[in-house]
Amino acid sequence: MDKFTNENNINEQTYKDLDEETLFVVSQSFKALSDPTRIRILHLLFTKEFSVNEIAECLKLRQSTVSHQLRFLKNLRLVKYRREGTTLYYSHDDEHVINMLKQTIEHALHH
Amino acid sequence: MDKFTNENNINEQTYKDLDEETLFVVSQSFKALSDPTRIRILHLLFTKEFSVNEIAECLKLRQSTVSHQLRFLKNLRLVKYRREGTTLYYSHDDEHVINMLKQTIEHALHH
DNA sequence: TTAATATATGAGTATATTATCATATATATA
DNA sequence: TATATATATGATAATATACTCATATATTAA
Repeated sequence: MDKFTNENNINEQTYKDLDEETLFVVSQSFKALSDPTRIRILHLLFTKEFSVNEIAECLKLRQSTVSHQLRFLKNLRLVKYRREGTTLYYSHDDEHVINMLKQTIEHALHH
Repeated sequence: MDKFTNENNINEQTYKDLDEETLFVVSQSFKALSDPTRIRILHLLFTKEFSVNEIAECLKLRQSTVSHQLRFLKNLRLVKYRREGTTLYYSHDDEHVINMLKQTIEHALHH
């Protein structure tokens, strides 16, 4: 087919699907915010940094549960930490994602 | 304990956890956007409405896969449809969520 | 070096999610 | 009414996820 005779191409809509990497990054970002435990952890970190044990205490979660979820969030670079002795203080590290979470919580609270 | 003698309450931080319903609504909203197939469907619907079969064709998905995912999205009121004969045309139905998806795709594409 | 404390990790289990097949339902038309 | 077409649904199987326990690692102080 050439462009002069292919009538079917006139007004043809060619849809450009999302590429695989974008799809992966986007889905992972939202997956991070799709779990109640991770939401609670990130929500706690809205105000200030907390150690792993403090998070566990505040939210009534096992230390290992918190640690596993923090690893998940750290892999996605949604949280970071600083060390002080044996204690690691975690804080949030992605303005875009944190803002989405804040907005959606507000949205949920007022609807 | 009363408020005059409880020294421990001085400067105590009382953290208010998210209530269960908010947690559920927020996690469900993000869960909708955490799956590559649902992202592709919603992304396709950015521009205009599509029938179930058109979505399946465009995205190379089975009709039943599309139908199941549309039900999921419809339950969360993220899509709506109008009927024309036996054909159902689906379109997006939640500006807030769609905007989050658009923003996050942009964010992913430019980083 | 030993003990104490904070955190991370591996394995196992329970549950949730997704895609698929087969089939049911609904609408339009002959 | 019978048929064709579009969509929905139920059951199943494969995979992914989240929590828990037990234990490993890392840091500090005695």
